[in-house]
Amino acid sequence: MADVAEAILRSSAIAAQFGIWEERDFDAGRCPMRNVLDRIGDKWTMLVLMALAGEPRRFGVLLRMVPDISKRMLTQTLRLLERDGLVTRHVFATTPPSVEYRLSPLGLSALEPLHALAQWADANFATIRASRARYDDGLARTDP
Amino acid sequence: MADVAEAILRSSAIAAQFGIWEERDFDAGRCPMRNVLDRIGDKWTMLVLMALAGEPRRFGVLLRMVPDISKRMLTQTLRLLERDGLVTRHVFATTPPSVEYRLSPLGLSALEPLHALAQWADANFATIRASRARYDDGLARTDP
DNA sequence: CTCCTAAGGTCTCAAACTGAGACTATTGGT
DNA sequence: ACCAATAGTCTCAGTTTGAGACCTTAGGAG
Repeated sequence: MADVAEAILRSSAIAAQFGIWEERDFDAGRCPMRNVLDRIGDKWTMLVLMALAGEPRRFGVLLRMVPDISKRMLTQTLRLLERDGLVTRHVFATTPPSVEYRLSPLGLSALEPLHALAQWADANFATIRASRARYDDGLARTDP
Repeated sequence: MADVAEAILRSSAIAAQFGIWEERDFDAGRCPMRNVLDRIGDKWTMLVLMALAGEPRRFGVLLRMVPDISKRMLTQTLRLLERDGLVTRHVFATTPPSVEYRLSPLGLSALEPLHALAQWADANFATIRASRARYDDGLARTDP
């Protein structure tokens, strides 16, 4: 299929980009990969961004939407997203005050690559599960 | 710009997908998001996949390429990628034996969304850094 | 002989991070 | 006087990670 050829082309594009990053030296403050991917590629950030995709959400709603996240980590994730300018925070003076989080234009722009990743995950989940099962079987067999 | 309109469309697409995932219940074994994104979205996996983009690499080369990764985490990351079928491992009977890792077709197919993400990171790094600086200033000012 | 080196790991221990859940503040309702 | 609701914060225990010592195997140097 043409897919493979395309993948190889992409592959060299990525390799080239990696090379550029390498040259710029990987100093933690200067490398986009370490700064940006480390942040959005952590355990909860993608999930939170996706939970905010449809509409603004309140803290408590996010807490219920994102599976197994703790208050502590939700707070921290939202603070970092706010700091990076992907999310804005709005307090409403109700009692008790409620707080709404929404994606900024920058956050919105992050959805495109995230969506691509999510689709890939969805499309390949079955294959990956099968591979895991095969691998685990193989390991089990070499053991006794 | 049309970008915003597109982003909003994407936004609802993602929201819809999130909804589907929610319905399928978030049981850890069944949800593609938690299974796939949690894995490739961890601290090192993306970096390792990108390091493998251009050509197969040996363990030691990867260790030098991926900044600050430890042997321990490189081994673990590669094992998990192998288990998931994104990477294959080839041992050469030299002395001492050398080991080469290469992307499988599945791993190759993951490069596309990863590349999109990397480009996003690269394109928005400056903006994000500026936002961080602004945020940190603001916090510093409210403090004393 | 004996020692040194190479590659690709594993193992141990300390340090860093995370999760569970108790606790806080504010105010309207009963 | 007391309870409920929201959005956190705080503490402590448990988990994960990082740094670096150690292991294996065979060829080459001395």
